[in-house]
Amino acid sequence: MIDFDKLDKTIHEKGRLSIMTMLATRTDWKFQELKDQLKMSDGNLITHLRSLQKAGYVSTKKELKGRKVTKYLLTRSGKKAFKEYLGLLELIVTQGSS
Amino acid sequence: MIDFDKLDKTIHEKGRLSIMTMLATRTDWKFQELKDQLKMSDGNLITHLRSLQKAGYVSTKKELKGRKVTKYLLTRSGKKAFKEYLGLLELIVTQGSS
DNA sequence: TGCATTAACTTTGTACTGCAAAGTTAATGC
DNA sequence: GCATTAACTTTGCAGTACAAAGTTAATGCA
Repeated sequence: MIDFDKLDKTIHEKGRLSIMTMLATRTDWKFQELKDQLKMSDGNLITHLRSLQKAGYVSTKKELKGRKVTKYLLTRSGKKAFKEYLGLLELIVTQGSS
Repeated sequence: MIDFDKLDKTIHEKGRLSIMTMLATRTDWKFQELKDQLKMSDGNLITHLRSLQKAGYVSTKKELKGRKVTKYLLTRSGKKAFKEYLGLLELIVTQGSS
């Protein structure tokens, strides 16, 4: 039996799951890019990003030159947590379609 | 880009996801069995089962003889919805680990 | 120099939902 | 008749997603 308690609640939410999935595909994403792709209000987006930062999964990189721009990226522990989360998803997929 | 809007909210919740996964592995489960396996309070369990029934994903089968026992099982549309949900999970796993 | 614009926030309010605990109902077995 | 058990219902709380509106600071242009 799969241990559903291990399912990371911070990641397992539609909004944050979509953010994590995007961050996993590229080294970094600008706030505006995330907003455009995910079609979230900026209030909602930043709140999710904050939760992920608070969990230590996401960090930021500010550009000093040019327009004010914030880039978001996965931390090492964010990558690890996401990998574990995906491991559980795989189990569910395997179990569920057997 | 994965369409996260398609992610079925009724299924994508820890409690109900665990129920659906269990129901997918066997033809039916008794209320007590689900409760024991998932370690939920019965109030919580029944609420999730009600949501799943309301969505048309789960139906019940009562035993007429012997002690009062209710069995829960996936409906055809429940199976279909779960299959689609798992399809999306697979996409996430593939995309996320690339 | 000043003004409009834009990015990246913060704050506020609402509506929903997971969850536990306690109470209810009906049937069984002693 | 009484205790026990399954399967609920009800209630209440706390947490959270989300939108909308307001804030701040920096840029680019007139």
